[in-house]
Amino acid sequence: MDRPASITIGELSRRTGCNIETVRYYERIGLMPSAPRTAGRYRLYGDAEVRRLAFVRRARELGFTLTDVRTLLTLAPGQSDGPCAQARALATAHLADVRSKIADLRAMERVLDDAVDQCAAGNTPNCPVIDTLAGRSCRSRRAGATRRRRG
Amino acid sequence: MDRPASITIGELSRRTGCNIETVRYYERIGLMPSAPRTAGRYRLYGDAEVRRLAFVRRARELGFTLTDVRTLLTLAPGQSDGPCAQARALATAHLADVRSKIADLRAMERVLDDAVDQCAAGNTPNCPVIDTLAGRSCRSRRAGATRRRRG
DNA sequence: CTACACTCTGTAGTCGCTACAGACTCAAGA
DNA sequence: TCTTGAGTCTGTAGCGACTACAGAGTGTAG
Repeated sequence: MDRPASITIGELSRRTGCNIETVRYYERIGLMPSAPRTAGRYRLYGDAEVRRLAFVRRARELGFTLTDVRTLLTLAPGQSDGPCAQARALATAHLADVRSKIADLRAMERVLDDAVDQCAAGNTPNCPVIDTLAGRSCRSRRAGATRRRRG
Repeated sequence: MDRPASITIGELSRRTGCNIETVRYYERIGLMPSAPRTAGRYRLYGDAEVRRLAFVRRARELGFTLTDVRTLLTLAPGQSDGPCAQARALATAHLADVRSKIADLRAMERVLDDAVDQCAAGNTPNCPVIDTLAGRSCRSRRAGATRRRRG
């Protein structure tokens, strides 16, 4: 099905959106196989490598670590029950991680938004942003605070 | 107001929640001043340093980069209008960054959640998690999809 | 034959810590 | 006074996931 390897690293990069330095990096750390070379030592790739790299890239876009990606790659070919359960476990753990990061960022967002709002209002003697960082912020915004909701 | 420097690095660490190695790191990169030493070369700190480090730590908890923190530190003492505007600008830019990260993570969350859900349902021939990564996922979940909402 | 884009290797830098190793210091108890 | 044990010192290397060169070689179209 696959034609012989004939895709240069630049073309591979274009097709997957993964930059050239990164492809070489992935080869160095063993995430991509060492590609066969031309007489002039240029790497050549086939469709299988394009698919593999695209897989890696999508996994990275979803935030999986390279360690996870390595595991996911071994689970990809066989589609029996064991691998599926393992893939699900990895994805579930990662999902929990993503959610925890979201929660952290939302907490930051709230504090920053409050500080910026108060700062913009300009009716405080000191800078509310600085005060927040200095730990002397009046963070009691609950009482009578009108929640702006836009978007 | 401040008593003479008499706080060890361990005590400073305890008071700020910032670990010792990190304090030394901050000194090395010039974020904290080089502390005066005892005869035996132990660092000694005063209340001002405790406050400064606490400031740094809170800024870091809010996700500011060390470069931002450096700037924020210069804005802290004076509380005139200029610095306040600058602090607000920094905080606003950072807030945008935080929001963009949240959006990215939410996109990841959606895709992962879908894949894990389908995988758990177990009525697909192939593993939905792997299929998602391989780019052959049936991501048309909008039609007739019931949005679970918990929490 | 030349010009120019492409690719090669190897190394070092990024960010914000964290983790040692191996030596030294300090305060309290025997 | 001596010892013990906790604390601290410096310096360097490692983490993850790339990214950015320098300086050399290669491939190809005009």
